[in-house]
Amino acid sequence: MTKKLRIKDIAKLAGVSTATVSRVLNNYPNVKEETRKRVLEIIENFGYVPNHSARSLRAYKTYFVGVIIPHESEFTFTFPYFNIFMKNFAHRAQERGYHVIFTTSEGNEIDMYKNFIKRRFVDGFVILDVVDGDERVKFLKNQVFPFVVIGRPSGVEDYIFVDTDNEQGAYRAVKYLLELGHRRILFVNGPANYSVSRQRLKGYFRALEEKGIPFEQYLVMNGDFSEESGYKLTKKMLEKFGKIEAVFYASDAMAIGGMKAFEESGFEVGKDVSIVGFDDIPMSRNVRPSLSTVSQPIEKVAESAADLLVNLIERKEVNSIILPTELVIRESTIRAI
Amino acid sequence: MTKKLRIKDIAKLAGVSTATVSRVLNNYPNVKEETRKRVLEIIENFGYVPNHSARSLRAYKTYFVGVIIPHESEFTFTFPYFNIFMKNFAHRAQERGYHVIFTTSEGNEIDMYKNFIKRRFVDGFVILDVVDGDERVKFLKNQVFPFVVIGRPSGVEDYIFVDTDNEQGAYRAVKYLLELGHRRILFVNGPANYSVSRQRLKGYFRALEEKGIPFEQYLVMNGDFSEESGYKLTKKMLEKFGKIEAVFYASDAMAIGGMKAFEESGFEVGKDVSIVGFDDIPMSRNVRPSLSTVSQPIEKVAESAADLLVNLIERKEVNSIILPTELVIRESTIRAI
DNA sequence: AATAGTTATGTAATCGATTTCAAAGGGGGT
DNA sequence: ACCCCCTTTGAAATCGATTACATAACTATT
Repeated sequence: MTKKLRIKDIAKLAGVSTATVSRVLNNYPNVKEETRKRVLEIIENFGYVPNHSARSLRAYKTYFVGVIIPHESEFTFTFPYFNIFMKNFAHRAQERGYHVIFTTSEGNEIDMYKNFIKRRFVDGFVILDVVDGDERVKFLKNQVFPFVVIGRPSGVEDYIFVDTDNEQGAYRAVKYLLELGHRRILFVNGPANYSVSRQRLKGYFRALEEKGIPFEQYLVMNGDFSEESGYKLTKKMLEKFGKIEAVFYASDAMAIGGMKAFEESGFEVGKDVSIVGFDDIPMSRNVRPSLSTVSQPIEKVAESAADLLVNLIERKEVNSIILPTELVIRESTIRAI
Repeated sequence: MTKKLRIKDIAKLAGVSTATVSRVLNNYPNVKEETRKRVLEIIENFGYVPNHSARSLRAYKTYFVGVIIPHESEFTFTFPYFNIFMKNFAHRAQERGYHVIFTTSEGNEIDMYKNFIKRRFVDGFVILDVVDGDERVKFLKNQVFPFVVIGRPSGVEDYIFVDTDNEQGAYRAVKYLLELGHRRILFVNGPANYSVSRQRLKGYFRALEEKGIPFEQYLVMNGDFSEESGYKLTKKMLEKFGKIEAVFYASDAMAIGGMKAFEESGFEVGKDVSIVGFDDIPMSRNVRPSLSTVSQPIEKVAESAADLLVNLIERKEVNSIILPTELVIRESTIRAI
């Protein structure tokens, strides 16, 4: 039914040159209103849309942006909102005329980025799951290729990012535990080289400081955001300390792992011990007791990232964004006795 | 540092024509071994990769495949393995030389597909979250455009799909409940117009029939796979029946919603009542009691889908695939008293 | 040695848009 | 009527690959 139409065909039908049709397609101002109307009508009637490859080739623009994640990464767990992020990011990008190329990389990630750039697959990238001194950030910075970082790694400078206020989130969580009357608050943080870990540690520190409670290094440990690591570290702490008042976990997954450990040792979470997580994953509402946690506005993060990236590509003004987090109080926390 | 290289540059460096370089790039057999080697070496040394748009334009192939999901769809919940699917699908596709364009659609989905085809964005599609008589399937069938369906809708014919054995899965779950000694088994199915719902109903029916238990329409109801619908329908059933022996839910999410309802009404799941879910989402391991459920090999589904789609695009032989499910027994089921 | 048949390579056309450059058309000022 | 300037338009070059077609080089056959 639909024979493929070329710009030439539209030009002929409208009685103009291909140049004029192109000008109409790209909203150039220097086309007579009457001509524009006529061309648009033909385009509409015949349902013409320009061939994407031809356009990219000539205009040096692909209207694609890339999301590359390492295939091995247990991303799914360390960033459980991944699908919500993708959905909202893709949606906003699409509203702005861009589509998302999603892929996984194996082995040398940087090669993948190089390849994408050389082939001219995309006009820009989003970088997720970022660590301090991230190689990808350094590389793209060096290539002067547009990209937006989700998170705020140190060890690299001058990049555009979208982040949630991790410090503030941790601060609130710990402050809340202190207000409940707990004094010795353990902190199961994420990997030490993650920027989020550093930020959350800062928040933990600030809350303690504010209450005049001395910071003790041995109360802080590093997991990998996974449930298993939460379980293991909690087990270890229980062996070491015997009794525990309160724990702040840097992810809900770790907190849930911790709950299991407490349960196994005969402690009742939300009664004998208070725990707070981070992320507000759907599961946190469904565990028993339900988990008090720090909630992040993922949809907003995703949309902002798309907006910033497109602006960057189109050389508009851009400023990094830090979005607020929110403390959600559920059943896993209780006033100290 | 890296000046953009064109095929012309490589040709000049290797002392051959662009045609020969192209032949080497595309693994044509009719190139002298010696020449091939020389060209490959130059390509390697200079890190040349062909421009993607130029190649697509001329060769009429994009090496992209599309995944389009409705933005409104609570996909995340009805198909909780979405991220695992995406990861594995993208990975396998990439191994076969293809990349994934991911986007969401709003309003008229078919328009999105039309647009993608006309613009020549992609060489093929994966269709997820499919219903009986699915319009997308009909449309793509009609356009003779390559696509693979995840699931097995009726009301359309002759398409390539990857599916899990839903009937078998439901059959096993219900058979297991019967073996535990339960007689009146309620079934909270998915939406009636979903193909999976039909298949699972068949399995439910077959298990009852085998044991000579008459099928009762009023024991079957339709939710929408979401936790909330599981909760609501369970509440309703409790009002209607007072006491319930066993429930088979067509999704873990609904089962978890159901658990809440039982809990609220003072029934202990895994003691007073047996329930089985479907999907084996991560959460099913973490609820208390942990959920007995039917597990699906999502990674395999994703990989197979990628393989089939690429084969289809490359006009190799393809056959639809049905992958087996597995019953996972946990704590939410107990022998009838 | 002549002829036919392969194999290997090059020349030039082509894919379908955008963009450069030149020129036509139209209006206003003198 | 003439000149200038601005708006509008078209012809042709261009982006960087693939490919149809032509031809050169080499082998094998008689």
